[in-house]
Amino acid sequence: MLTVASFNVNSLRVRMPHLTGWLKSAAPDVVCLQEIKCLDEELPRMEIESLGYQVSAVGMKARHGVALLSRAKHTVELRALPGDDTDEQARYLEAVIHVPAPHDRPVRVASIYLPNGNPIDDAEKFPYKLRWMDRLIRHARDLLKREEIVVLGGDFNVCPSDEDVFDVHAMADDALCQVETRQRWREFANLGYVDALRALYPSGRHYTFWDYQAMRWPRNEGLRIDHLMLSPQAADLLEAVGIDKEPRKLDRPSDHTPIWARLAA
DNA sequence: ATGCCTAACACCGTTAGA
Repeated sequence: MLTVASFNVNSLRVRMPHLTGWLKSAAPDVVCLQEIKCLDEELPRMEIESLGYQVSAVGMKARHGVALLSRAKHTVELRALPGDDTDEQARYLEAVIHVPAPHDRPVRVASIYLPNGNPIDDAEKFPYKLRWMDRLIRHARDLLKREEIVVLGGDFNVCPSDEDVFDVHAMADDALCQVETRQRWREFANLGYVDALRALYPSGRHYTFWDYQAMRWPRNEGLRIDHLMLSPQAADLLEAVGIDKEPRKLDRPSDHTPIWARLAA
């Protein structure tokens, strides 16, 4: 049994109390973090390791940044999404988790922070998001050839369908909901990746993000943008999935909350 | 139509987030 989770912490240093409390209570085996917003050398490494996790990160100053935590040892395989050597934003980290015997099949996990892309009429931002998604599709296709247990987890900044949005009208011009964004999302999923949440909850409103503004959290006006995407070999093992709202209820929370999936690995 | 709220950086406001 292996629980893999993803949590956009919106600053790791600010959110360490939330993260450590949640690691103790939820006890995930593997965690993908996004928006750590710090350099690698600024990671609170000892504090995380003292809770029993190996930690790797691709950080940058002040913005973006992703990390991977695992109870079992892991080996970092990629520190950037292939396909554009000029892209310097810290948004991708891929590792192989060495799950111990008797479940000794390797588990490949990537922590993904897909570009937001707003505003959509900006000369750079939305095109950058779409190019990044095209690179993700190519790499995800290559990964499938390995026929491994793969979990691509993260803040994908995509609302796959209208049911993943609290107010379609309010989000009509948002990069997370555009036709071009959703078309690429389906192209990615249709390669053979299973959206873990929708595999077990095909309908219904299951948000992972609530804006700090406009009373979105108390009104439950959110978005489903954090996803765990499973290769066929991972999807075959899917036992349970959930969105843990507890960290969002705390003081000074992230605007996201963790999503997790349990695999019979 | 805009700001709402939060974090980081560096300034006491601006940029970015989604």
